[in-house]
Amino acid sequence: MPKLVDRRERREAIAHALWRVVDRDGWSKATMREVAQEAGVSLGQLQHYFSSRTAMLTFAMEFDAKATSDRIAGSLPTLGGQPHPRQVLRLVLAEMLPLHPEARASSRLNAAYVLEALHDETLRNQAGVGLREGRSMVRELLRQAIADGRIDEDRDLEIETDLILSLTGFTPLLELGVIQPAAALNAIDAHLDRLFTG
Amino acid sequence: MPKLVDRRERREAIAHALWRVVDRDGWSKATMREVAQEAGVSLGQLQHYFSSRTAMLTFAMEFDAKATSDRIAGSLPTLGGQPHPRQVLRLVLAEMLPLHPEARASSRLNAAYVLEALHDETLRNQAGVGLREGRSMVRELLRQAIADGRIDEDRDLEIETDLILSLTGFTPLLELGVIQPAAALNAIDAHLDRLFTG
DNA sequence: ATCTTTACCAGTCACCTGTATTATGTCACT
DNA sequence: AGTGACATAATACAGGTGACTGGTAAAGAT
Repeated sequence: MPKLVDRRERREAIAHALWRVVDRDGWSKATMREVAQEAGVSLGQLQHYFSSRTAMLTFAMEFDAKATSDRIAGSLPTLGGQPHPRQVLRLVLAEMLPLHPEARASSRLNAAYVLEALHDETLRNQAGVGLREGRSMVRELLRQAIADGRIDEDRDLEIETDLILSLTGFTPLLELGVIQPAAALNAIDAHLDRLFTG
Repeated sequence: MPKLVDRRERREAIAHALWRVVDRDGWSKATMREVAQEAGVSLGQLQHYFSSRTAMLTFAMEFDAKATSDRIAGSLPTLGGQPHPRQVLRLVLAEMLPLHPEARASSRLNAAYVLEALHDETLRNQAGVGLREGRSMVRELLRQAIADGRIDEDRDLEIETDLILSLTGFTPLLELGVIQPAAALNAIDAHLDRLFTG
């Protein structure tokens, strides 16, 4: 065979190209040919690594989820050794909102994916699992903070979890320029200030 | 000419068909042919009323915006003569979240439209204006409530406005079944309870 | 040296898209 | 009666889509 190639690496390069196309031109422009061109490969080569468009999209979403969690994990050390959960939540939210180029691309990819998932059983389950995992993490963080007395213990865990997640609702406002990034962060800070005691 | 026809009525019937197709099958399936079939008209007839796909989409969005505000206006009397702004906000939010079939269809149409608008200057402006109007209404409601002493006067008007709007972030959680409608309403109530005094 | 597997590519297929064109009614008005 | 604006339909067109084909080349295994 030819110079044996790292399939995983190739696939990730293509997924990254898809990520760029969706960010720049939108989900509907993310065709096999367009992605192939963006990745600098031929259509045939792309099809060699992804047997169908759905397979490519599925892989790209996993790749994107990993990239986002890596970004968060990479920024966590910024907060020091034993970071306050308030700062952790602020960081997570800042990475989920379109506040900088990489987060924006992830946000757009996710939004398009969710929309597509609404009318496709398989995708819906996959997207649902991802969101559920995210919610569980936030919930666990809040549960611990309550146990540690950093949040008033008569706050309802489920409700507070959901309210944190709802802050991602700033996305369309930010994308359309209705509010500025600073305003979103101010609102997030205000909410977190009221949530945590002291 | 033939039986002279109410053009506005025809266009609204088509817009309503588009609305149904997007709700059921997704934005990408909302092609001219599909919408025509759903509306029970021929492709040629659809083209007679909308000279281009963009024109159809633009009209459909205006139609949808009006339908949503009509729904809200229609439910307002439920709250009695001088409704508490807390109840008004609750009602508005309930109509913007996918909590019942009509609101769900509107929500899906809006989401798809925003996504499309990100990469189209004209649409982006149009969508931005709509969102800005919505924000202004919420802001005015809160401003009045502060003036009336129903909200603590040291709350920041802009921040509270944005936090209310962010509650629409429940949409993807609801659509993918991560949370139940009751949970979303509980969270909304908790937020509003803390916002309003007494 | 031959075989088998992997990598890649140009071309083709059937299908679907928005739009444009053409034809044929239908009715009001002069 | 006929003329002209409107309503509706059927069809054609050019472009783009995902998927598939056969073929060529490279390199490890036998």
